[in-house]
Amino acid sequence: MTVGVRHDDLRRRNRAMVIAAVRGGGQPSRTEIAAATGLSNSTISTISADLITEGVLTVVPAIENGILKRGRPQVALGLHPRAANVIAVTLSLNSLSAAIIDYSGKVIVHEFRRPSTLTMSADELLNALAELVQSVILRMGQDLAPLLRMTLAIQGITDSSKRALLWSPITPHSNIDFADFFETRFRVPVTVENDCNMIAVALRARSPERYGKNLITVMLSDGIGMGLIQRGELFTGSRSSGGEFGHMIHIPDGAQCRCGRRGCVEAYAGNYAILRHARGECETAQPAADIDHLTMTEMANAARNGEGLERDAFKRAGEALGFALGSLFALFDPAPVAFVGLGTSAFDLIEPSIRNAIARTAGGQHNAEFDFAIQADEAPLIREGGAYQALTYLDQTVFAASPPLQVLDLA
Amino acid sequence: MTVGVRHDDLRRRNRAMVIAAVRGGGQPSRTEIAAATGLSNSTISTISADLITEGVLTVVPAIENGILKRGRPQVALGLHPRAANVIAVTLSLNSLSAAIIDYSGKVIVHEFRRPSTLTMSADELLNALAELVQSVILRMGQDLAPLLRMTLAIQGITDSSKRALLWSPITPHSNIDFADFFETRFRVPVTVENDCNMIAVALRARSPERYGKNLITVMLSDGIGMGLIQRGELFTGSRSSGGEFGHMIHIPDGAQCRCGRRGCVEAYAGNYAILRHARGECETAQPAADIDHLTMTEMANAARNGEGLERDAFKRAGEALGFALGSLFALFDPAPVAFVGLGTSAFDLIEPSIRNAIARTAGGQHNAEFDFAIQADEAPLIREGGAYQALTYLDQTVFAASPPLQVLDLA
DNA sequence: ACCCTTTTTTTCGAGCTTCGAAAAAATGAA
DNA sequence: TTCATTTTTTCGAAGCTCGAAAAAAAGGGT
Repeated sequence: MTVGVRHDDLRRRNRAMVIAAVRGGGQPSRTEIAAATGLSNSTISTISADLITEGVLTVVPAIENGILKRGRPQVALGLHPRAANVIAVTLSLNSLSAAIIDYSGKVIVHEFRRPSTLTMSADELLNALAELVQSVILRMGQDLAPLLRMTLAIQGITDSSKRALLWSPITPHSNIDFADFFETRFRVPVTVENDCNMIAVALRARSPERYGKNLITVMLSDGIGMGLIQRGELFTGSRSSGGEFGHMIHIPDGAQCRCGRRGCVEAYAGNYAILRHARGECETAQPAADIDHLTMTEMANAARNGEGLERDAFKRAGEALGFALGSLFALFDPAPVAFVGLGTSAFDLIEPSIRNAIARTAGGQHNAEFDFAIQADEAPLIREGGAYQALTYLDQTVFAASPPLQVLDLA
Repeated sequence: MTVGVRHDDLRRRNRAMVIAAVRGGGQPSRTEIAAATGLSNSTISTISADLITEGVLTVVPAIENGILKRGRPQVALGLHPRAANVIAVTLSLNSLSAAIIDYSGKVIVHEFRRPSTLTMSADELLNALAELVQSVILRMGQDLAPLLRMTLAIQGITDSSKRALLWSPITPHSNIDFADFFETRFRVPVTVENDCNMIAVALRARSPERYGKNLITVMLSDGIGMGLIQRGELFTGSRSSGGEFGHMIHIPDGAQCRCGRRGCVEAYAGNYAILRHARGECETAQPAADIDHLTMTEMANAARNGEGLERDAFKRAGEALGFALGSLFALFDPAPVAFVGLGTSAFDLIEPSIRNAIARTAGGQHNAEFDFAIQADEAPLIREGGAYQALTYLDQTVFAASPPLQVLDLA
């Protein structure tokens, strides 16, 4: 049972809507916010006056807009950059990064390291991250904005409370409670997010008109990750981060997957699977670990130049992705798909068989052409999505809540 | 952008919450409603007084409850049966039924027909339904409650606006705009719902503690249907009724499916697929239509008594269901599954291979034992779900809205 | 310069709504 | 019959949003 709407919730919700309208971009005027939210001008006026007083929003100085209309000019409102800072940490194979982002979304400090994540102990990994975070915090210096939230975007499966990493291909260790560690260390609320989910969040924020309602992001790499936006909401499983697209079954009892099971999509479309087939190895052969990008590039070039096993390997990868997407579309209805990750450098090789496979499924029946997008460099998207997740959380909770009345200091 | 919460929305939402608390069952007192909704006693008192005056709720006479406590006794509130009637129509292969249900959910009139739906024209089908509906309306007679809503629960795919049937196995005709037809004929708002979705709605209403958050219903019949409840909400696709579980791909380019494609789950687990394999036919053989239950029962008995092709056919059906459920679980996380329909009479034959297949998938990794339930007779569930859908729609829209002030007649 | 027009923003009182406290109601226990 | 207990209603206070009117801030025209 949802809880009833109390009177003070009303204000909180409407404040949240105003903040969301401003974060939505375009530095809207009060009138535009009123139109976007459906609230009256007078309400928006009251709320925005409060938010400006509290330092959440700020009046943006009039830019040199060529269009000079008659009448009182609109006053553009923006997010106050000093309202808060958040820290977005990303953790991928042999790559750590941390960035401090202000309330308006601008990156203030950004650093990264390239340690060998696979060979580190869990403690070493935690300490390396802590050192990196410490470093960016120091470089942030005496920024007057308080650090209010932190997200860790990780390639792997998180628990549903978004506090721990359950499993990840970047480290042999499992069940690492990152949130606990960082919260005690840095005294900041932390959530652990799946990297593909953050990419989906970032793409939705970038192109709400295209991806605002539905979006599937598919990460092509050693493993196959997925992020899913349905009806405007990030879809996560009820017990974990969900969306384990790479481990949907493509061929029952088929090729050996890294996860120990057989026939997963990843066992056909992951880098190691493509390599294994191209080299003519048995499909039950143990997957190779950590394939460098050069090998994949060479294989892609070989596939482009000849008819051999290489070309077939990419074709099979596309089929696995296509049939799985087709099954997904049968459940969710077709949605735009954004492919991300280094694996997209060979997208020309797999796209035809993806489309061909989808067309042979129920989900692909009605659409001649699907909306595919390519984004090779996923790192900025992951950071952006992590920051956005942290910032909108602040919007909806911390800043949407009316602050307690300030006691006037009359001394 | 969601629309802002206006002041009058507040009342509407809280009225909806009170009605929902009462429909939730248990004939709660005002105090219990306050506890369930989180609203104050005084608010509940005001709202429930209004709703009683309007004839939406009613005071339930004290039942002989043995527990006599000290203090003023609680007054139980219930839904006023005469607040409205709804009509729940169900449409399955060779079977039409219509029932009039009062606002409290009690069936008042119920009739059914057994025409041959496959050989009827679309007009004949519409007219047969109209005659049936007319008949129950006549039998309802001068019931003082107004008929405010109608649902058609149909085996098949509906459009996302829930007005038309896009495709169904029970009729060769497609794109039938049922809602339009019935709305002009009977002057009642109509929605067209998928039968499996209605089963899910009914089971959730019956066992909220078990199925309130997540539930998958799988209909075993000629085709394989699915209804999905995720986070308490009925899941439907964004363009259609969605959840075309039966047409997820089990084996790429595999057995011939009724839908014209190949390798769908249904092409292994549907009745025709089981029969085809048991008879040793080629799996690309054209599916047989409309297999009677006796044939399936005989085949199930043959499978129970021998090791032949029959047993293998059921085993393969279970594998298709299990792998597909495993893929589903990889996306959604494991959820309780309720199998419904006549096909469940052979559930003892397919269950082991379902469990075995799930255990070989990513979704089945963490759960040794899944929560399976069996419900052979789906017809009452479909009716119940359809009625519930109509009634809760009325709750949330018609009755939650504050009525215009009555002008007092002082003549 | 000056006034008019146009558009945006703020102000102000009215009307709802919810809430807490107190009162009223209804019953069992003594 | 009176007291204790629990539920329900009543009533005033406080908060929120809204519409209308006023104020503010520009350009346009003479």
